[in-house]
Amino acid sequence: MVVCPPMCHDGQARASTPRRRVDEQTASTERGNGNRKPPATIYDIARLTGVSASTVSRALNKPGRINVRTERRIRDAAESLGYRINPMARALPTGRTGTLALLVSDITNPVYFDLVRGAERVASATDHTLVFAESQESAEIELSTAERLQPAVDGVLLVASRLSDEQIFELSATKPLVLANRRVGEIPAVVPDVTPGIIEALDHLKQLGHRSIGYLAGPEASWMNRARWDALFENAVGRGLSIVEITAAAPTVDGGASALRRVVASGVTAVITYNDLMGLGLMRACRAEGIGVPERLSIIGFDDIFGSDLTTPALTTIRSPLAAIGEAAMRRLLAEVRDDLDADAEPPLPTEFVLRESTGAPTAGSPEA
Amino acid sequence: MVVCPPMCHDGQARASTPRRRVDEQTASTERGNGNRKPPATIYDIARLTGVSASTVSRALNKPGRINVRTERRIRDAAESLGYRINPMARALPTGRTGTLALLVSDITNPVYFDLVRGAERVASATDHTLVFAESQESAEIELSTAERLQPAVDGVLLVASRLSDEQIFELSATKPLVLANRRVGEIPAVVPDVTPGIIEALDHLKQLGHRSIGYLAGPEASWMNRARWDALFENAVGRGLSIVEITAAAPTVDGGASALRRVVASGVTAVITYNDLMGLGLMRACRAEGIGVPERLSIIGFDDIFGSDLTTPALTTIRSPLAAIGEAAMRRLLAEVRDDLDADAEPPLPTEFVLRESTGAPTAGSPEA
DNA sequence: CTGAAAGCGCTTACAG
DNA sequence: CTGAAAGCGCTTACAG
Repeated sequence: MVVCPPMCHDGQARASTPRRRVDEQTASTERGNGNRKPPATIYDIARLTGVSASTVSRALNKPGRINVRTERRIRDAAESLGYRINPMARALPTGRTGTLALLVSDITNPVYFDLVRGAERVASATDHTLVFAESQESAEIELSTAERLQPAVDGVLLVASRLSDEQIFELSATKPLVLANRRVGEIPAVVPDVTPGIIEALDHLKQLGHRSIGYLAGPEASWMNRARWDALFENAVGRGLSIVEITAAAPTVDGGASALRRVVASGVTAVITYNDLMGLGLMRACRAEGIGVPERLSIIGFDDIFGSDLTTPALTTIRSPLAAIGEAAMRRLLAEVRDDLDADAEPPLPTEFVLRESTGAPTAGSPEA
Repeated sequence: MVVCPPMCHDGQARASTPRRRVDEQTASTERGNGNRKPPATIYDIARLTGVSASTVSRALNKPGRINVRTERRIRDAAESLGYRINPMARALPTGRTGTLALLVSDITNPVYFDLVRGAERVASATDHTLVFAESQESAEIELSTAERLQPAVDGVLLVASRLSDEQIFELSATKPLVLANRRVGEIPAVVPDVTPGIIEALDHLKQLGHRSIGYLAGPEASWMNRARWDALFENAVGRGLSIVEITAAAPTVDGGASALRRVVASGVTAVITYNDLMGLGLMRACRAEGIGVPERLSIIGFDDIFGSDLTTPALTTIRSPLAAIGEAAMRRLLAEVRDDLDADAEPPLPTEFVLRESTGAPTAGSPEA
């Protein structure tokens, strides 16, 4: 075991730090971290430039508030030392961590890709770090994860939260919190307007001659599922279309596939699915069963995820502005964090009907014909 | 403007903190954060239980090292105060942040989904927080992001890094760093073994009667692209198959689609693509051009991403054990962070051939026939 | 414009 | 088993 002599790292004692990190000796005898030089601090810069740490701090944080030449020297010294501020040390006195959390129910659900990317974009554009976790569709995991993350971040963004209203209220009492794809009381939320896309989809189906439509439902606990069903119901009835809600085991490809029998039994000629995953699954099951799409069954998905235009037939769908939702939600969260009372009102986020190949005129009979 | 009277938050002065946070008065007059109660600290627990903060710290961190009844009382008090440790405050004396960074080139690339999920799983299983960012296929962004993140994390995992070997060495001199899907010198890395899947694919094609195979290449800067080509080259030649590398504009669906003309011109009867995205794009272009898959062109993708089994025909592919790579890489990173010299050797991560519908016997002529 | 000092919320060697 | 004290690397009100 190599023992490090007392002064091997730092011959000059620091101005006001007579004792160095307690475990330094042992740490330096180990491999990985031991070989790495400890990062420079503002005290190193102070020593190098002959000013106080306070001045270094000011020079680096409030440009223009100190002597321009001193600032120059300090910046040069910082540069030459490869100085990077220690975010934890800054967070302590300021209470600001510079990081934001994003919680989704399922990382591998393609719906979130663009949303996450949108959020990440505005986070890094504003020099924030994004912390990222998934709840695996479990409210319990969602809650414990949010609680675990909260102390380390300035605010959290909950996407399609499965928590109860009360749990969400409690979380938002601790730190700034924003919701995406869900609405709870007055808590800041960013949700798309599902109606435009739904109206277009309904008009399209009606025009093709469909009279009886099914909605393959999403999770009970999903606010968005409710919102979609409500908009569908309301607008179908007004158009003289009959609409029926069909339950599915899960909002996944397999969940959609396994719902085919119930869809067929319902006698509808067209079905709108809670999301594209289910629509894709339904299509796959139709193919396996020899049910032609769209000849015998028209299918419309929701979201327009990656892959929905790659199938045969390509999936007709109602697109959600996912990236825009992610961006808007993140901006909203930043406004909350900054206590920015009059954040710019965000523009509405309408859904949009995307016509592809999985819809067509109904044949005379129902799908089992 | 509502001004908060001096003692409105905290009537009892703290044992050893005569002065409270400097900006408290102003902060408390604002909205958002102003309404939130400041989180409890170990001093609150100490006061409540009549012990010192040191004892509270020990009780919470080294169970069993203090009086069992005292520990109980402290835990109860912590619970009743809703205490959560402040990770920034802990990080300062210990130098451990409890967070790990994950950098990918493109968040929306489905290849990373399972890898990211695997990494997230082991991070949260070991009570670590995952910080997440994308470099948008730019080495410059990758570098600045890594540098920005480093001070805030205990280690970073670079997935399919586009940096130069030197840049990677430099980064790893600062903090623990692990590579996934790339190898650079002795830097800890987790890469799959591409050979088994490639051999199976080649044998399959040979058996079908193909003699001339194309490889639709990925990005120049991609280590994995090189690895795949090398394994392909080596094993094709040994089997008496001719193989040719065909360049593509980008490793995306569109990049694959726009390469069709070059593929056709090459005269190969089967093509293996750098990734599934390109395979999917190529298939889409074939459909648009009326080129039958697999009758006139066999296509094999790489990775087995979401959606590759949803197309018609379903894409035959070489699967990478993405989730396992993410998990292994994260475990490796944790071992680095802990200076764990003898981390368990991870098992090999072989690729695997997945036969679906996009491969078949070649017709007499080449695809343009 | 600049410095000395106190404090952010923890941890831990040291000394009972 | 427990406490007093010092320190982690910053920020900022206060006083020149």
